[in-house]
Amino acid sequence: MDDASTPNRSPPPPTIQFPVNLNCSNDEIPRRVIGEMDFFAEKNHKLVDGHVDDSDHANATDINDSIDRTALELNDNTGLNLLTTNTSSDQSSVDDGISSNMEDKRAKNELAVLQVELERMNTENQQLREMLSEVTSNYNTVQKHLVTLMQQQQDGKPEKNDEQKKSNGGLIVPRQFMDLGLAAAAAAEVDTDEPSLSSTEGRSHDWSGSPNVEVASKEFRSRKRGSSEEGRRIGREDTPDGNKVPRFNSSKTVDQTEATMRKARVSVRARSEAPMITDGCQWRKYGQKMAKGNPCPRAYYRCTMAAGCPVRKQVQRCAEDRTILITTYEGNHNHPLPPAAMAMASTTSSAARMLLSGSMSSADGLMSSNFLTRTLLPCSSSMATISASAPFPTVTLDLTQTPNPLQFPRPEGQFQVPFPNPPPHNLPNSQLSPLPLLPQIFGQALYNQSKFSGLQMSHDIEQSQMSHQHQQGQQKSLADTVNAATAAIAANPNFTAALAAAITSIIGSSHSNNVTNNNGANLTSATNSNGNVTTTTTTTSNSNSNGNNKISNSSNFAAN
DNA sequence: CGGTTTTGACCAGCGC
DNA sequence: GCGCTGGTCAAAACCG
Repeated sequence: MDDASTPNRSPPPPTIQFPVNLNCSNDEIPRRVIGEMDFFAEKNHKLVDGHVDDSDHANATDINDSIDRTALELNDNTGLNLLTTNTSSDQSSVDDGISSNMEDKRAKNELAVLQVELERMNTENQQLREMLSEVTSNYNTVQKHLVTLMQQQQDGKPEKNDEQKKSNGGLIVPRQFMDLGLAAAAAAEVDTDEPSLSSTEGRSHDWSGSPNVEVASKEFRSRKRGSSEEGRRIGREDTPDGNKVPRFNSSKTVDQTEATMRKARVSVRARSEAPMITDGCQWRKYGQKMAKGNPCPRAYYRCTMAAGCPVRKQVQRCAEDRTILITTYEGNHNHPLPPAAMAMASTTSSAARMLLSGSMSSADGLMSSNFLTRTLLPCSSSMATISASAPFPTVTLDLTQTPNPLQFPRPEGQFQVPFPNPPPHNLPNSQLSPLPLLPQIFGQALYNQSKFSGLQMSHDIEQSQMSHQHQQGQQKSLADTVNAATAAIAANPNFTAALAAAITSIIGSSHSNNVTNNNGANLTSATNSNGNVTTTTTTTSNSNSNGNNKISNSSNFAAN
């Protein structure tokens, strides 16, 4: 029995826990968290040199810069001010004529310390307010831009459905793909509790590519077996509940959506000693098989967070390197997800959607792996690949080769990808968790790459005469691309932990009265014996629990 | 007791 | 047609 099949029996990996304390009343915790982590040693050097980036971009690097800067400055202030204020306190005590007994002195020292603390907090608060206002400003800019684009879209894009159908010889399947993508997008928005922009019509950019309809239809047809299985499964599991996520499509199309989206898979390769990647969802194992060519058994899980949730995943260790855990996700959740599960769910749904809607770019049935590579990971040449030659179209996010996210080029432009997430101050309480902010934070860092890919792909758009809906799907796929990239990067526990700590401090300062829903999750990063970053996390509520065998975990993917 | 895991059986598609 | 394979089912065992 391999550890892939016995998720709770392996010894827990060495972990470093980073408690997410969103309560700013105790500002010791977030600051200490930052101080303890050595992820940004280089940055500290940079800061010591006096260079602080005051870019307007609220990307991750900036936030970390600011946080580090804050921590650094505050530490400095602490030392200096203690002496100064202590002196003044001593003077006042002498002036009062009160004896210099130690307790009194100590009390006044504490008072002075508290005053310094207060001053520090004010300073920090001011900085965080500035950061928040920047984020808000950027969001408003994006919103305006979006409205402009929508108006432009509504002004002059004729319906091209019929034309497209003709050009495809009456083949409807490609349209189904796009409809499916949209429906799935809606489902994904439910998944992540993201406020939806999809209700607005006409979002469109010509920066994303058209799917290769030939490939898509071939894929669709060639999966007859899968379709029948899906139909069987869907009929068995999903129909009775009726809690599918029909949006702007008929139920029939929604079924097709399910079938197609279920066929698109997202495989996550992560180096982990743990038996399973913790992604914030609850899973129930329903089977195990020995797969051909791999001595490690493959375990099958289905999501048990809601009855009838079609999401499944397969967990298997890599045959070549058993420290690598391959988790393959399939389907979209049909229920709200806890914050801890949002990132991975967003990753999988986005990647699957992207796979189905926009990333097919070659006619031979193989999709360009460079698309994802360029789009998701400009620092890595091999982190994301797409395979359509596999039994199912699969996006593989290889997290075993962890690039340093901080090396991401700082975006030069001001424009940001219009993420569906509103800025933090607009978030309802349930969404005031750090990770849903990540897309916004990473958005700019990733935007240039995404735009590059999108522009390249836009050539296909002109040629394929995309329909109105089609273009919506494409644009969404772009945002999804970034979302997927975001989650993929967020899967780096070191970075996630650091970033979450930073964001937590921000949110804690700005929304200390509102933030209540961090699920008590602790961010946990782990490093294996090779020093490789793993995606292993533990949960504070059910850490390594065989308990009732609920595979419930807070993930460092989610980091919230 | 309820939920999960285990594990052999079953089913369907595919290739020869 | 047969065997292989992937995927799922479901009864029994297990666990807290």
